[in-house]
Amino acid sequence: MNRAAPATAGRTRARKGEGELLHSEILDAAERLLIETGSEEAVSIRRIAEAVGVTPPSIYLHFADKDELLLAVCERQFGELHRVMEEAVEGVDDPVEAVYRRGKAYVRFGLDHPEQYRILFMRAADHTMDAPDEARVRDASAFHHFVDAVASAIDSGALPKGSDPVVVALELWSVVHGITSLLISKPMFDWPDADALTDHLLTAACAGLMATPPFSAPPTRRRSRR
Amino acid sequence: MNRAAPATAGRTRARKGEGELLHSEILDAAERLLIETGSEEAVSIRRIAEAVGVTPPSIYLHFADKDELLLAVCERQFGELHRVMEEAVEGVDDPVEAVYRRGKAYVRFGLDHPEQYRILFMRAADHTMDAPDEARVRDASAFHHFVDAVASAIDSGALPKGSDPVVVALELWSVVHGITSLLISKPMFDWPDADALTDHLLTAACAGLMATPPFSAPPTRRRSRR
DNA sequence: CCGATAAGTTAACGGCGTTATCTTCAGCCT
DNA sequence: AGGCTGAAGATAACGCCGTTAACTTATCGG
Repeated sequence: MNRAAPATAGRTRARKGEGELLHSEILDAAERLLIETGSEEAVSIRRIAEAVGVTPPSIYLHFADKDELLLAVCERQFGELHRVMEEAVEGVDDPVEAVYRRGKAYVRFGLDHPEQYRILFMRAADHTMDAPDEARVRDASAFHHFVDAVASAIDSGALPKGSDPVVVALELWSVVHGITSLLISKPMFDWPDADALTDHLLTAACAGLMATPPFSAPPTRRRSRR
Repeated sequence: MNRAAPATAGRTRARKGEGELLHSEILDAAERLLIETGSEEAVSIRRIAEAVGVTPPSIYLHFADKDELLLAVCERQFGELHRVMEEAVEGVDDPVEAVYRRGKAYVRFGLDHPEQYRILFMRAADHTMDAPDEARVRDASAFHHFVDAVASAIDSGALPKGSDPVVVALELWSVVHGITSLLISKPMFDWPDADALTDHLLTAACAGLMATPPFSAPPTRRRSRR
């Protein structure tokens, strides 16, 4: 509200020491707009610029385009999701309980920040594909933590010994992601309590995996995708 | 390509008998654009109008706005999904096998039509909330079929007797939806074969549900959402 | 002191969804 | 037959969007 006042022309800020300041200010504004409006479309470059107190083209001095900006917001949210999940397992020794807690924290995060969750996990593949590898690494790293947790659970005997932790992690992730995603996008049904539902499903999933021969990819072609 | 030529002004078609013709032509074009470009943003009113050979405002004689148009496309896709699922269980007597087939058909549909799937299941709640009830009814009806299938499986003893078919259906739906959604939006990981994965997960889920006491909502408040 | 560079600015382009207004014709009523 | 009505188009325009080009100015290294 204060900047961009001079009207004469040229600059207002950046006494050269500020450097990357605007960069994070833009991210803040974008994130705030996203949360306040709850809609990705409402987060426009022009609105963000206005919120920061700067003209739209200035944004492009810090981000290549809108996609990169939103991706950067995603990264932040990803960090936050990672944080709440780690926080949820703090001081928890039982590896199975840890997996449960992670799952519930994940679902809760999704329900608390639906729009961010949508951006994180419901975006077109293209957007994440040709983006800088950072995003993928970030994803992979968060996922890796979960794989570790699953591996511990396997070691503890709560999940079948012979199974591939990566596959099991993918499957459990599918389960939590499925609930989260449906709860977010289909509030029309009379969903039971999310936490209890997650608990029940994870319990069932773990029990089911125990009672089922470990997954092995069929001999013919892996990666069928199209 | 042929219409809109007269340049003089006024009309070109609609000799009064054609009535709802343009309506479905628009839907066809929208659907085609969606499939060809594989991106919701690329499907603009103006492009659709051009494809049909008509000016943009004409679209609004048949649809209130772009959302309603896309929703109508969704309805069609929903019908298609419903069709492939029914087709998948044709002649299948074993209720458990029927549930599996439905699940696999669902996942395959999602992978074959990712953009449509995204619109169907990854849209904001708002869009489906204030839309005409049709969409919800349609959703509910497709879901109802699945609930019936689950109920049969419960009757057959493949799923625990005391359990609520609706809850079980929701849970199984979560599972398939989770895989589908992750496979679509996170192709970065080395996913195993989708069909085999679905099979394994559904098997595990059913086995798990059998080995777990049926879900019962906690006594305190149902519908926690936020 | 003087260029170079960084970080803003203004102006503009093309595309979008949408609306207001006008035109033309098919079909009905008399 | 002749005129009215309403449906189904067209044209022109508004305001928003992402993005780019060209300009301006302050800061700093030499």
